[in-house]
Amino acid sequence: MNLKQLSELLGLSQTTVSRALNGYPEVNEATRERVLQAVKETGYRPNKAAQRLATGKAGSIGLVMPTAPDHYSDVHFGEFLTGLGEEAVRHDFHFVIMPADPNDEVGALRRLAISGNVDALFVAYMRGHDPRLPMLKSLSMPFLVHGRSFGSEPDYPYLDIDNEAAFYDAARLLLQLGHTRFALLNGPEHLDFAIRRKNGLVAALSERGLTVAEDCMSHTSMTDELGQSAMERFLQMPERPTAILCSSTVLALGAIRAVNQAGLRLGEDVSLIAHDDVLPHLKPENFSVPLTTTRSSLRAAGVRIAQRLIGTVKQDGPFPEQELWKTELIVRASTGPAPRQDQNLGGV
Amino acid sequence: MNLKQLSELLGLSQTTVSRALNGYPEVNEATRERVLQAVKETGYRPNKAAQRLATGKAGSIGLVMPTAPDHYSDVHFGEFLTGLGEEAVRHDFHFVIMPADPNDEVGALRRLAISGNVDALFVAYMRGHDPRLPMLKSLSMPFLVHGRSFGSEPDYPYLDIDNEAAFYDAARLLLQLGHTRFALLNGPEHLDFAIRRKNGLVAALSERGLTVAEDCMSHTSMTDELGQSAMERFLQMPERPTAILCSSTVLALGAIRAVNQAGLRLGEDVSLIAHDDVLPHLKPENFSVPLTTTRSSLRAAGVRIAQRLIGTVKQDGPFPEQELWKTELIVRASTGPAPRQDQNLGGV
DNA sequence: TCAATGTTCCAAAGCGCTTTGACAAAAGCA
DNA sequence: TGCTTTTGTCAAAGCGCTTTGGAACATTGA
Repeated sequence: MNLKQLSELLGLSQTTVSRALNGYPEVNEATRERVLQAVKETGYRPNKAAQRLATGKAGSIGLVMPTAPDHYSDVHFGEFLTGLGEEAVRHDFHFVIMPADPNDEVGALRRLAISGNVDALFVAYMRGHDPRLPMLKSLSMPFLVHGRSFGSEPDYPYLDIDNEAAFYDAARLLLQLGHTRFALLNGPEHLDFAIRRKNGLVAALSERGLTVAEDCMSHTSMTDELGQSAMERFLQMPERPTAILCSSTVLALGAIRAVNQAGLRLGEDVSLIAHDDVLPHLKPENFSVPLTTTRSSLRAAGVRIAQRLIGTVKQDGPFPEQELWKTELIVRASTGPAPRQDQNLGGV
Repeated sequence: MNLKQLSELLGLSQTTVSRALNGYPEVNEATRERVLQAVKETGYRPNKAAQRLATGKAGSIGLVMPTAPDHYSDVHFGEFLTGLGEEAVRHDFHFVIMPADPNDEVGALRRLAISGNVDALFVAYMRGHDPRLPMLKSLSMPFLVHGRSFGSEPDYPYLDIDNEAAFYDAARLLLQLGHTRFALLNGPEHLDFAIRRKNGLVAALSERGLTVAEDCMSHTSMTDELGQSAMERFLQMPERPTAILCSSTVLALGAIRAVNQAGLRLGEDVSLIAHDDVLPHLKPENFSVPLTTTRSSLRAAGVRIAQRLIGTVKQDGPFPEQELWKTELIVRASTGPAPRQDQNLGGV
């Protein structure tokens, strides 16, 4: 069934049917109803290729997927993608992926752009001075980055959360509670969000003349096992930290296991604040000791990014070029006053 | 630059240029050269949408990506995807992904099929009695599955490795070396490959009247941390196993850490055979004690699957409907004769 | 009543490619 | 030489949609 057949069936012209379908105003409501009804009955679906040829829009956004360990290989990316997908389905958009060696991300991105299969590009997992940025700017194709690239001129469209402020605020809270020995369970060192979160922590501490010891910062992929082993290391230190900042509830999950196994009490012997991406299977309020968190929904970010990208393609705009979302600092039971000095020094 | 302009530039008809480009025989070699040269100079690229409309082929294969923890979230999938991608790029094909809640994989697959954006579908991570199968068969769109679905009629196109034979053979080798106490570090229980590998092990053992204790089988995602913790559990058992079968070199990595930490020697106190997917960053020959493995390249499987899928779309066929690749059993130093009874029983 | 303004619909012209059917020119054959 | 094949090329007809530029009709205001 194609447009022509459908229009003949209805005794209308293709123009009218097309307009009825695409929500143009110059068609009688009654006529539109008839058309919609016929579509339902016949199961008509417009031919994508024809639509694309006629409009010049493919209805798709492209992304390159580095096929390496550590990359896109975690729950967080899945959660983000879910948001992206939700919104895309709503607008009948789709995603084109280009699997690529992480050493050739730039090339893959370029190939994706010139392939003619996508209307816009999406990139994530930004690093400092990210080389993809200059390339994207040289392309004449809309793009949007999730996150930012530390050290690059911020003249590109992005959506990010204020990671620095999040961890700055979290650290301030712990400082106010009297903590002085901090540790950081962070994501991979080269990633922008990890850089900024560390900076936030460092900035808050330096206002009090404090620092984080180098061996009190762990940079790993964000799995609970790695959170656990890093935390175990921290807890074995002679002057073990009492305040832990954690880049993900997933890391926190492992970290708390380590705390428990060491016979310590969360929120008393050790205070912990985790960043909460609002992963549905890992709610901070459901931890046995509910977690104090900096919160920002990853899925919501996915939805918003899809919105902006799709809007740009459809020229629904205008959208703000750059968005920096504030995180919420939500206090629960995992943070408490710093333990008295003499208690901290004890082992298990 | 489009075909019309290019052909005018060359003083040829669109027909001839099109044919020159698409490798049709009825065009003079000299003419073809001229055309190719002009393409190089002008940077002409055929419009995908137009090609698609004219041919009815989108040049794309679709896959749904469940956005849940544990799923597609490991190195193995990345490696496979790399192979798929390599071949796709070679044929100028692309992938369309549909991120989906794992509870709605079937729906997502259907939506992908009727979206009109793909020519063929690919599915992986098959489970027993997989509900996607009947749905795929009801569609009139080519598809190919990686793996099989235990318990389903094997009347669908697939490419799989003979997981059962692999672990059967591996177990036989260990039996011949005198081992009697086996353990299995397997992938997620519901996945087809895990089912079959377990069956292979069980079959080999039962020929000798042996079994694997329920608590000597671990079913987890395939990360090294989980391999380590499972192995630690095994090693603490009063009658600890001396023969370990391992579904991935990634799991083995952790398992061996546990062996070392227990002060045991791999290949002497404990023998281990892992399945080797030929992950480039994890070569069994580079382990401090080189690993005996059952080997089959995941990337090669990706390439082959892309070949078949693309070939089917282009009607290059015929391809075999079903392929079952044998794995290679490669003996290295991680396997040795079973230790004498009295030695096994000792602790660290 | 009549011109002016909406409202609702249509015919036809693309979008840029592939492919069919025809046709000269060149080559093979007797 | 005249005849059939083969070779190399072309014009034109789609593929199925969107969109432009009217046109017919109904409605309004004076």
